[in-house]
Amino acid sequence: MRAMTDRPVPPPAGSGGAAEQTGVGGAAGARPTEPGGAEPATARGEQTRQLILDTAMRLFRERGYAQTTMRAVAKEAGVAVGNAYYYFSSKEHLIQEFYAETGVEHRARAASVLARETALAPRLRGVLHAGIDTVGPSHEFAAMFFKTAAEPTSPLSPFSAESSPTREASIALFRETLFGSTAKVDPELRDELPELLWLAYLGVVLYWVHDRSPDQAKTRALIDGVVPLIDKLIGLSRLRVLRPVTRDVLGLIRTLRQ
Amino acid sequence: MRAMTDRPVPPPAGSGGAAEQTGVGGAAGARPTEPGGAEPATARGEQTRQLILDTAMRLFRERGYAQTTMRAVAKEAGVAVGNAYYYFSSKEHLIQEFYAETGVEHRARAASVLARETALAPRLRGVLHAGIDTVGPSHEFAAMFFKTAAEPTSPLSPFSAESSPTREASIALFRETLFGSTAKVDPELRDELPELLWLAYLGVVLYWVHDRSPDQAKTRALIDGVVPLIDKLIGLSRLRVLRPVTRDVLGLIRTLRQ
DNA sequence: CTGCGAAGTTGAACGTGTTCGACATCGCGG
DNA sequence: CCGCGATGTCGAACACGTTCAACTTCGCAG
Repeated sequence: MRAMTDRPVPPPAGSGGAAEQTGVGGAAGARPTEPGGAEPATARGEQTRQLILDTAMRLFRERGYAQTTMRAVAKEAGVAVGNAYYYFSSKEHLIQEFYAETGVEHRARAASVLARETALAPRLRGVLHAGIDTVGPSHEFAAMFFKTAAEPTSPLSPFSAESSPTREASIALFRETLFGSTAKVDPELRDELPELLWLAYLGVVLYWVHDRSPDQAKTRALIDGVVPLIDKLIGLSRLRVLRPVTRDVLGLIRTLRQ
Repeated sequence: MRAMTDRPVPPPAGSGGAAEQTGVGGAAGARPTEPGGAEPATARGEQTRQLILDTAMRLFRERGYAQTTMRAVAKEAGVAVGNAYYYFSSKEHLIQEFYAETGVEHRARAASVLARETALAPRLRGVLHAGIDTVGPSHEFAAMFFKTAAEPTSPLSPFSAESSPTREASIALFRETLFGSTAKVDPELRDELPELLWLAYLGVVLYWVHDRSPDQAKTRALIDGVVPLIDKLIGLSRLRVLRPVTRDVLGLIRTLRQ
């Protein structure tokens, strides 16, 4: 772990030799289509990519994100540092996979609740709890994830184009939560609501990240307390007296969406 | 900017010599009370600290946060890198000062509105707009500020103990906004509301950070759209029918506060 | 079989934030 | 006026994320 920057010789002229390498030639400047973070084109590539990803995930969980070095990931996976960057353009991009995996597991956990319940409130409550159940084990290291997520320019931001597939899948889950329920929703609200519910879910996760209570009990309390409110609010939105307000809110939301 | 890591000699045995240094002795292990980021004890110290801070702020605004090197700050200020770390324990801590300065200016800008208006809605609206006015010129570099602010463990988090003075001052501003108004508020809500308004302000800033519209027009729209809603909601909270709901919400909030 | 280009792999080098042990300066009691 | 401890200052050294040009491996067209 020492003497990594101590090197009297300016350019060592050749490359080192670790794994068996005996050939000679080859074209020099050949770069893959996407510079960094490319999908592998061969079976071997896919294997290496998965190996690096699994190793990284394991170390992240074992030591935490900040304590896990790219060098450690590479060493543990038995590859060179540069190789990791061939498949993942940055350390943060390794987390993107975690993000996606989390989404898949969230939907799997939510499925049983959605099959069982028909009323909106218990469905929503179940889906939100399923979300916390899913990310639960990764509480400490998820903080890092949300830190970069808060940065607007980051590709990891939940609002970024790069996160679009994961985001859309998550919104679709809330769409099913709503549309599969017996709840009667104002037609004007109907199309916007899934995204709003997803936004509320983001809020819950944001709270969860800051939640230091044992077993994240407070986040559970937040869900249990907020779901009835949302449920009531959705019901109220159909009242004739509140129509103007509903319309105002919807107009504002449409303006704000970027 | 090159050859910073090229150094054949392992340990140069002595320190370098830049500014006039001619003496000899002195105790070796003397460390200040707080390891990194200590308040200066002498006038000279205060001067150096301010110099470093001003230089850093200038460079942050000129080149942006990420593009501003600690080495650049030190060089521009005419001091050594280590000297900067004597007064500020990290690069991020330099932003803490920006945070505090922003709070002071926010209150100054808000004062005129608070002196003029008596109804809650225009007061709140004015204070929120004043906040965006204050932070407006730093839009790009404020993103970085909010990125670290989202991390729960960061001392820069608005919820952290280290941010307590700035946070309390900000909450006090919203207390004045509310209590100085003619609005009649549910007594139970009265004590909690300033903090809730501050929370709403955080939400506005969070939106602002992501707001890429020219002159942050959408954030302005958000404020103008949300203030009447908050105003109405506060008024409604006094209705007898809604008392149970109000009480539920307050109970939830008290539970969630950490 | 041969060679050639694409895909995959390597590790030294770079730039950056941060640490640390040595040194400098200053005020003050003796 | 001397020395001594607290405060301030220095910059090389360190660890880490990231880049890059060289090199290897592999599949396949000829």
